Amino acid sequence: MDRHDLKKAGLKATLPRIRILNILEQSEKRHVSAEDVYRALLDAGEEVGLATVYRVLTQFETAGLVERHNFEGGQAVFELYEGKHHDHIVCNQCGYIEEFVDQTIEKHQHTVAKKAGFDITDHSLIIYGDCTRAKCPHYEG
Amino acid sequence: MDRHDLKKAGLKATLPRIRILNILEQSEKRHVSAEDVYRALLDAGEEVGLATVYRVLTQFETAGLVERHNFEGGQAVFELYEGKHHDHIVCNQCGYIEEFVDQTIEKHQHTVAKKAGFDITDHSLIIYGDCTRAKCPHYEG
DNA sequence: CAGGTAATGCAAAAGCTTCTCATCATATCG
DNA sequence: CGATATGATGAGAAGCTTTTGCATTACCTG
Repeated sequence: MDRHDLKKAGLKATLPRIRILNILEQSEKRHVSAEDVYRALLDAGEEVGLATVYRVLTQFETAGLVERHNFEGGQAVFELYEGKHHDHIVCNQCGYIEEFVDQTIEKHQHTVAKKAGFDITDHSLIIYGDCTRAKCPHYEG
Repeated sequence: MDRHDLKKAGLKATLPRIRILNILEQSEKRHVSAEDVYRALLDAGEEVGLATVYRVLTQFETAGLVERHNFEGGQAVFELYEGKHHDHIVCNQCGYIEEFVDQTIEKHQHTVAKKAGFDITDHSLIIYGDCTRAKCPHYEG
């Protein structure tokens, strides 16, 4: 992703936008909050205002470059959108996030919506649980 | 629900708690925000602080009397818990909410969690769409 | 009904996000 | 390639929802 992709998305290729795009691509965590992005920029010695981070992430969302998710905890997180829809399973203990797709669930959501008389536009499915990774602070493997 | 149910839930039967319980039961809308509850109390001429409404709703949630949902829009909504789990389908246009349960979806969530190595504790499934009720401001029946 | 403990109300604060507005960078056109 | 108009940025203030601190008040027990 570079200034080209920004223009294709209808956005001027400004320095802050390019930097934020880079952060999103290079981040170790795939799902980051606006604050995470802001800190990463500071750590990289790049001066970008927090307000700009929020603005740009919202523009990216509108342009379809990123997705915003509202997991529990009040803070929105963003991830690069790479063309393939997926849902999330989140660890209550360590915040670890895994992505998944289940075709049966997807199909049944459409059935449910139709039955209820809704034209489905979107959905949000988040499973919460305790992961069993050795890294997890709660895991007593 | 009355003072008895509060005590069973381990909560002192105070006036504010009883009043809030009443609001939740008598509300036309099943899903209400803290602000909604606060306004309803004021409209009923009952003086309860907003902070108390937030505190009590959180206690009710902990006690299992209500469920909290974070739909889009940033404001949490609460509904009385009546023993039966369900998910929600929300109209983008008018905010109308319908409840549903789909056993296949429920089952597959557990499968997904197991495959990912998670002990599932909870989940949040919200379908967004446009409803086709005559009341809906967007509906062009 | 008196006393201890817990709940309330108010106001202040906290956390996240958006807005305002003066300044600055970008794309365009000459 | 440089001037210009347009749109983006930064800093701080403001907005909204929710939480907290603390003095006062209400509830339950005996």
